Amino acid sequence: MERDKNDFFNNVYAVVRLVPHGRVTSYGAIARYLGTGKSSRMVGWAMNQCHGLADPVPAHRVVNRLGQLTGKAHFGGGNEMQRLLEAEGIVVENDAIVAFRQLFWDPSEALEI
DNA sequence: CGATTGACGTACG
DNA sequence: TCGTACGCCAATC
Repeated sequence: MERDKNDFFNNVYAVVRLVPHGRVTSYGAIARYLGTGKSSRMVGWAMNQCHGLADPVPAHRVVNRLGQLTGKAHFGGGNEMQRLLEAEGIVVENDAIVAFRQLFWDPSEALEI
């Protein structure tokens, strides 16, 4: 099969959309699940392009491994990302997700590899 | 066309 | 334990 890098981006969007409501995941988790491992940066790059997609990608559910809303600046420059997370019942404090480890959703685990 | 940046993560000192 | 360096790959300057 031809796994183009374009598919990688598409795969990232697919995984992010699979994130359950009220759950969050990390860039590295997705990258690892896709097999890219260290290419976690590309996941963030994919999120950057997700704004132009017709279907809304819950990028607000994707944070870094520390649970910090590192990409909140790309949600309109406001606290929109935090607001979206709180709307799902996720407690966000100081631009960081509380009990992140508890809310963490690992695709490798959820999809059972 | 070459150098730099970027929504990260891991490795090494 | 904390701090710094590197890798990754694509897009932008």
